Amino acid sequence: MGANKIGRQAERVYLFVQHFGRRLREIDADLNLSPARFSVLSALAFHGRAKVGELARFERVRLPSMTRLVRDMETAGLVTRRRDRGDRRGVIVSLTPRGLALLKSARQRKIALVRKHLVRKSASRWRALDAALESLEHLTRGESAAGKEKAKHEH
Amino acid sequence: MGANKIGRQAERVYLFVQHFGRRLREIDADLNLSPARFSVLSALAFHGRAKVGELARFERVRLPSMTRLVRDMETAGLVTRRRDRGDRRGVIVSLTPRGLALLKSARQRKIALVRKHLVRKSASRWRALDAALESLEHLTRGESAAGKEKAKHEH
DNA sequence: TATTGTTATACTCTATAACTATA
DNA sequence: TATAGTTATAGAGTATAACAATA
Repeated sequence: MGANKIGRQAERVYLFVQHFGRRLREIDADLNLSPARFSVLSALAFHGRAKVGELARFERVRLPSMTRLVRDMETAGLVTRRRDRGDRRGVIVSLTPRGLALLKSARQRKIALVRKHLVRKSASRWRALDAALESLEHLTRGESAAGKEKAKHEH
Repeated sequence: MGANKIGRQAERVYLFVQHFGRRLREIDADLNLSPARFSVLSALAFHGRAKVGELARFERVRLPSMTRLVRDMETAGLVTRRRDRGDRRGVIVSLTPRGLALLKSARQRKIALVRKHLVRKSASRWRALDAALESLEHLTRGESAAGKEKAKHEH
């Protein structure tokens, strides 16, 4: 396999992700869901309730940033906060039904968008996509760019 | 093909894009390149020089937002601005060598990241990825979520 | 003392409204 | 008048520094 050919394929992959990622964020925006809030909702859906500090680590932002984000999301009715009884320094954040519903609605719209394009595909295209996803999904599992451990929980 | 099976595959696609998109933005962040600035640099590399209003339309932000973004990018040495001689109301924005170099450096890091994962793939995996990209790239060409025409120029 | 979270303050990117200059 | 852009101002999300409460 020529080195150039691999480079071109690599470029196609990242450009696709960049372009389609934009479309996905537009879906969130249509639901009045900012990237930051979407990400916190996803983290809570994946991990269950979490403390403010845990969310800050998952999302790789500083504690004061997460304090504010979570406070505003509480005001918007997307999450609740309560003191941790075990360690009373901690504050435990949970999804509200409304937060969960919003997240599900974003998820459904995204699935619908992709699905619309998949239904017409031939069986061979289908198998190819399956094999390709198998390969590509490894890209999301290695370490992150800066050696941090960015959450992989955006469900 | 079962409807459920299509739905699961659709979910894999959008989750991959969401997760890997995050990794790609971390690369930009490491280069001290915000998503907004990255996107303007990409637009300029793709379209050549552009007026402030054109950039605002490409990027789907309001004129005052683009005025400020471009002004700050000029301060940072990434772009230049000059009066349009033909229509003296207009302001033409161009990439500086430094802006172009920054964009190229982001591009190279992204290609390198994907490439690292592709070099070890078998020939059959390779063909599958090729076919899958062919299908998936159509996802970035349809209409945008809100029926606007978001730029597809992030090269 | 160390940890968890908040408050105070500032910077970036976004918006709307009001303004200037040019067509 | 209409268009291109800017300035003024405000809100969201990020950061650092200083503080409070608990372990």
